[in-house]
Amino acid sequence: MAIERYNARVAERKWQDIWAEADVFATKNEDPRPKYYVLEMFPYPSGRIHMGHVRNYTMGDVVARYKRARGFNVLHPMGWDAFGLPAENAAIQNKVHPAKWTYENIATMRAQLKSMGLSLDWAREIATCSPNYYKHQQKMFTDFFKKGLVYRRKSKVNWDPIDNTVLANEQVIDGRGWRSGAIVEQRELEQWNFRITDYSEDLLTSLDTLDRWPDKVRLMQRNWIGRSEGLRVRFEFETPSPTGEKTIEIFTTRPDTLFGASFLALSADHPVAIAAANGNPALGAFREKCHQMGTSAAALETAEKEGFDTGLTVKHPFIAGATVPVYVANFVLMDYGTGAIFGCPAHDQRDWDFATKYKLSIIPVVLPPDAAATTYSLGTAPYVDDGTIFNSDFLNGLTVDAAKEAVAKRLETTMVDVAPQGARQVNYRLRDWLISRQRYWGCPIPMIHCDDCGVVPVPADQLPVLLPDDATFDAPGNPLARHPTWKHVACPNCNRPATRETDTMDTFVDSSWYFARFTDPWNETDPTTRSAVDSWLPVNQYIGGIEHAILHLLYSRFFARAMKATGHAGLDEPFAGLFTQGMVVHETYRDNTGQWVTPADVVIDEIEGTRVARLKADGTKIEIGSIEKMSKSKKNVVDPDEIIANWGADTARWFMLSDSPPDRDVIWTESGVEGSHRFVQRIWRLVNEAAPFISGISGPALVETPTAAAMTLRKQVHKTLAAVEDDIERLAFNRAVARIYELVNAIFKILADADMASDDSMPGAVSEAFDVLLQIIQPMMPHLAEECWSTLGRDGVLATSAWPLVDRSLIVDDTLTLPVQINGKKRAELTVSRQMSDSEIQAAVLELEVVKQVLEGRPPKKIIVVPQRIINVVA
RNA sequence: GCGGACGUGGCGAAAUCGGUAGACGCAGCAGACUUAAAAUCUGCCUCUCUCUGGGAGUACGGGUUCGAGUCCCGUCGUCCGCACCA
Repeated sequence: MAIERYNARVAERKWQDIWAEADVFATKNEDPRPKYYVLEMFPYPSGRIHMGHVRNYTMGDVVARYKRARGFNVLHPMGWDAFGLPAENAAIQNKVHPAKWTYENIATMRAQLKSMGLSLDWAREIATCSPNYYKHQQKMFTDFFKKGLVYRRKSKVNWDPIDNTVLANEQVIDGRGWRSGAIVEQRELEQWNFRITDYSEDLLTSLDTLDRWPDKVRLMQRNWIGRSEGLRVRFEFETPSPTGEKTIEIFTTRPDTLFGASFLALSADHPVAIAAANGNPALGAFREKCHQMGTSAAALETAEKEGFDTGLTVKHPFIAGATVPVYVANFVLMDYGTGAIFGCPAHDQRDWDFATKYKLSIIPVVLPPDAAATTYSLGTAPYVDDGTIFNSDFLNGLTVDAAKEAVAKRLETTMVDVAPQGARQVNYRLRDWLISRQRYWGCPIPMIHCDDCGVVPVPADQLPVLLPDDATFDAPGNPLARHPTWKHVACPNCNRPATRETDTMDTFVDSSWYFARFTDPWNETDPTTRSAVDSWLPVNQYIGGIEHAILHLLYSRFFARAMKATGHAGLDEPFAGLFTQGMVVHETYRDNTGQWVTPADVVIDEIEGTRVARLKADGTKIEIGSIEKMSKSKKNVVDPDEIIANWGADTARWFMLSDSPPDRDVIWTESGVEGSHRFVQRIWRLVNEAAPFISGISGPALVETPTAAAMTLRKQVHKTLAAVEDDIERLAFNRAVARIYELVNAIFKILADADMASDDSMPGAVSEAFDVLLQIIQPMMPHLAEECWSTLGRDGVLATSAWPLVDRSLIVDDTLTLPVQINGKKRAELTVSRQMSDSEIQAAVLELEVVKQVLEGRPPKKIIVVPQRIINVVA
């Protein structure tokens, strides 16, 4: 009787309905079992899910289903990162309200995710654009404000003078606004900031505790925070000071090279530079030039180092009578250190470039280890490595480190104008987090500007500050700022007319605490419920893209600390385990006019070993290009909906887990999908073939003396089970997949070879094999597993059934086949019993024909027996 | 420029500790079944030689070791992050 092919479309819908009806993935906070929180980075509702989502959410779902089977109370929620610019762009282009656009996208994408059969607790779904979510965010903002974690400050922004709007760095292309094409200006605006730098040191040192994070991500964060230890040094003016201050303070990490100082360089925004420009039009013009310089990476890279001699001079701290000229330089940043540096051209590339250009002296003070002080001279480059200090008075002979210490000690105790001349300082590259956005579709910053009371937070009982529904998007600028009535409000303090803050928050704020909200999204009065948030967090396993390695993860770590400081949560680190998955990539195709062609329109043949692509429609030859990240611009995208409709969700899920290690990119190929689908059908066929023999049996139902064939199968089943457990625990899904293929191949062989009717130990063993197989594929291909489970007449749904137990006695073998090497090359194999001693094994090895031949009667120099592994005879 | 990761068949890869290199999948080749195709099944599938056997082989060149894909040094290449942070 022919077995009908597995109909994924029908079966998947059926099981999704059954799970939904029984509400099997709902999670209760009161459940007493041990908790496990698995979370994938929530999506931006762009319109449709893409293959990257399929991969990300498949991985998370495998973990969730596996942990559930292992007896954990699993929290596996989903939500929407729903504020952001694309919704506003859609409003401008298509005249559709951002809310309507966003919620329609959410509806589409929710249905797509449901078609994947993910084991999500949809009751906890949140959208960050919902007032139910952002009112809590506003509450926390005001709490942060009261704790001093929020402040306002003038900051430089990219300003588009045509659209009258602030642009994100990504919206500035070649120095011009992406929409208007206007040359972007740097403007100073009052902007809201989170004081993330309060936690610089903690965010840095706590990275060491995150041992279940990829080293790569931790390193990236470490570099981003950028701690450096140095010395602030005050140089006394020799010329009159333009500001009245008696000194200029610089920051350096190389105080050991002070004797090589040949200039000071100030930022264009340094107070001394500003003051000196008064009455010095040329310097004023130079400052102006510095301001016009773009902030983009490209602009910085090409910009040449330039300076302007202010004519001012300062005294060298150690060399009596020596003076140092003061420049303003375009490469010195005002917001790092003190906005001023000293230059030692002999030992720093940048200072070297500057000194060469302006013909300043270059005095070497660090001697390389193998150089002689009397003959040493620099070549055409600075010497930046370690060495011994010379040309430096009291530092001569010291190492670089010792000299740093000596300089610090001396300057700390030298008084200049009632303060020490030097002070040790730790600096961080990390800046405070600027969250102001002059946008409509974001969380309104809940502050009110009152002429009399200043900036006042909106009282808790007046939250949320709702976005107005009737904003207009047909003019440039911030819709909130130009709304006729929205911003006008009474001051909460004095009740006089005041105005609302019209900035909204960076959408990274929304995603910095959503994982906490999931723990009790039903709390109407507070952002979090302490009992829930403290027991669920930290997230046991967080899974997402490497592109969030720095910002999202760092901001979330900051938020956890800020929420702790304001009593909204009780822990520092939000994510105990982090996994960054690779991208989904695909070949690219182009027609003879150079236009990109989408994979769905292409057929591939192999002609004499060469792959040839043709247009499906008319057979036109298509050029096969490089493999790249799926992107709309290159059209190398595959639509998850089509894949699921054609092959089923299980096939797509299985493919995503196969072959490539999850942290690497996976190449999506049509033939690979076909292979995955073949496997789905193969399991279905096997189950149906075996069903008549085993459907009544539950468990191994062993006879007293099972046959060798039955025992071999049972051993393989339990070895596979143990290996798959291990693989899933370490998210090595590709290895688990390979083990499962092996098991299915073995079952296939047994069904073909064994005589089920006459070997009465076989039905039990085969039955057990299928039970285990279906349980271990359940996290990966849940619908197929359920359908097979029910075909075999098993009780209940697999989604809620317990993981099978490994029988440890079955995973150790009584006999082992060990490779035998002679002088490190494999020459034979030797089958020994597990109990055999080393000396017995050695004796057996010497009896082997090949070994005798090589030794020719002589005794071996050595025999190395590595237990359970290998034998090496050294002849 | 600085920092980091990686380099294994035609392709994706596997090889927890230094112990049989290439499991598993994809592609390909040959065959069976079929009127035929699809599906399915069987076998082959690193290179090479004087082929019932041997030799070489994990980017390249050295080293440590009884034994190296794995450890160390150097070279080349690819990818990623940061990029005037003093």
